[in-house]
Amino acid sequence: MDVQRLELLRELADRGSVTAVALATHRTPSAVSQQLKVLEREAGLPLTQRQGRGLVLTSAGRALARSAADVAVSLAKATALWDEFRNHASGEVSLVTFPTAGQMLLPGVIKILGPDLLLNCADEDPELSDFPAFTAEYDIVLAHSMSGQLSWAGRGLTVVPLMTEPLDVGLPVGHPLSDRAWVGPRDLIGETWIGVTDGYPFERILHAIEQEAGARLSMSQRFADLALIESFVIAGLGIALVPRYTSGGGQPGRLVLKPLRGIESQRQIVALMRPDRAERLAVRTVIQALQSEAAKVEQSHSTVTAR
Amino acid sequence: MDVQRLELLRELADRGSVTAVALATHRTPSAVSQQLKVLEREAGLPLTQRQGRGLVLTSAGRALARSAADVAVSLAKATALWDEFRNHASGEVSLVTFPTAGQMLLPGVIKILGPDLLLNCADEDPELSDFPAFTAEYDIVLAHSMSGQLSWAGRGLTVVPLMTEPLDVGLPVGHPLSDRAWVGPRDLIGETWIGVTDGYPFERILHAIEQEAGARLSMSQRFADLALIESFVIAGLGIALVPRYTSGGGQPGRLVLKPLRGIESQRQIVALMRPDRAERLAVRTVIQALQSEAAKVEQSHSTVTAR
DNA sequence: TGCATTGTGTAGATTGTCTACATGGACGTG
DNA sequence: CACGTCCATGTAGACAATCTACACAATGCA
Repeated sequence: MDVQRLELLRELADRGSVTAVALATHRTPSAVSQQLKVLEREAGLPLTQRQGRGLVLTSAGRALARSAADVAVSLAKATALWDEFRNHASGEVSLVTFPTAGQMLLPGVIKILGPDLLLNCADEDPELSDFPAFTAEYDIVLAHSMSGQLSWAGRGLTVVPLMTEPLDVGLPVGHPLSDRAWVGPRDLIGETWIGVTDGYPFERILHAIEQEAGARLSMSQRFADLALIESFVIAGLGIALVPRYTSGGGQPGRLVLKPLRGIESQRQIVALMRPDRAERLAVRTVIQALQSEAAKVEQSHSTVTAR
Repeated sequence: MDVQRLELLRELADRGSVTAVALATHRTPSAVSQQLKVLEREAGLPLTQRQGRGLVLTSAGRALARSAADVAVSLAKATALWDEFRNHASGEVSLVTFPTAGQMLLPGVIKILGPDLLLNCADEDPELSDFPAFTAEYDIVLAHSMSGQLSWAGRGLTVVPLMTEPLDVGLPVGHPLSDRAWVGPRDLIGETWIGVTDGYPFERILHAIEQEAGARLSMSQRFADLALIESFVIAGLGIALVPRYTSGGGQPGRLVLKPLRGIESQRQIVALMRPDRAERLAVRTVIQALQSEAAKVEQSHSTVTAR
């Protein structure tokens, strides 16, 4: 019945513990517990269940939480509407990004938005690409996935595609392959590779190369940080798969990029949001800025390669 | 921001005055006024405007009220969901009907529903067919309209069609036309008519008859109550247009019905609801009962005429 | 000019929600 | 196996929000 309480249930579904909900909503755990108790009494059936020292939702609880999300969406639409009437996007917007996307998009976005809209950015290196979990904490989550791989569909999150970035093969200057216009899977066998940490999405493409070429790649190192990988490549210690638009930032001209043919080699960069937050006017404004900046980046590179 | 306040604004849009809202929500007008004031302060722009001694919404106010309706709908969906979990349609349902529909459908509906679901019925003779106004007061409004005439579309109301009832020409026993299988517009010229009160929907069909036959009908009396009209017809004082399924209730066999050909002569019987109320499980249950009872009535008459 | 009606202020009561603190169970560890 | 930690949940009181009761101003109607 009461929206505040429903919202609390929804937060519990998202965050998994009463204390986390309390922390997120600036309340004491006791207050949260009491409100959930009231909700349960009103509902007339158990919504939560103790499990160990924690608390999990019953199936009824999950169902209610899901419809609570719908309520939150329509409520956010209402406040967005009146923000539009005032021409004033209220509140601040928080955003997490993985490093390369931030480096590529955020400076331009901040310039587009101007000083009126406060955008709080953070970067986070998602070890196991658990991007969706961040949507509880941040309004917008910049995430990347391989094309066709919808790893975060069906969780009830809003997904806005921003751009697709090709993944090229990065070579040191003077490498035997560096005078080629492009390279294929078979060209890459026998090379020493600088790989990414296990579980990173690039790995799928490396596997695809092995599959296509019918041989294993020799992986000398595994790093998570892209700048580190590049410095190894530049130093001649191996070659690596690198995103086209964000490579060679530190030492321009010392890293050679070659398109990879014969394999779908690109990543999707998307914005992930909880649906209610996606309705906020301020959030929508930031998303629009992200989209136009992404288009700008894609365009500027396509004209470069067209030369 | 606050749902309660939004709901108040929505009620104001529906009912048009603070006192009416106060009455409907079991509050004092002062409380309503204060809450609206708070909402306006939060919104940052005027939502209402004085007009005479009353209050009207500004365009911003209307827009907010409309999105408040969406919030109410999703909230109603949530409570309906948990009603389904408990298998218990909560609350009572109120219903208004015009007399003939009530006589035709309600006894059967009450039987279908059984004693668990409280259905509060009332009848109301809608002088100028202002059915939509009743949706503020009642959960379900049974209304009728001529076919094709969507007099209550676009007001944001939920409309559920229940049945279409043919309108026949009612004759006294022994009338010259009473041995015909059907009658056409031209047969009806020169007869004395018992008409309906001005503004009633049947009137359109009488006009259509005049148009088709190219002559005016002589209208000796004008009544609102159908039973009264019928008694006049039976007494041989004239003929009249009467709904097929609900005629001759009082004096069976003394009223002869003839289908009217050459003119679309039927009325739609529909249920009107505010969209949020339409979501309630209890309301949906009643609607289903109405639909099945309406189908039953239609079916039983079609087999009779097939004999 | 009364008189009813409409919306709105003010003061105080009432209700509901939150915090602070204490309790009890579940888990891991020395 | 006792110990500390973590988590959810009770209890009592503080606090905030909302409502009622009443008074008042403005408008429209007889």
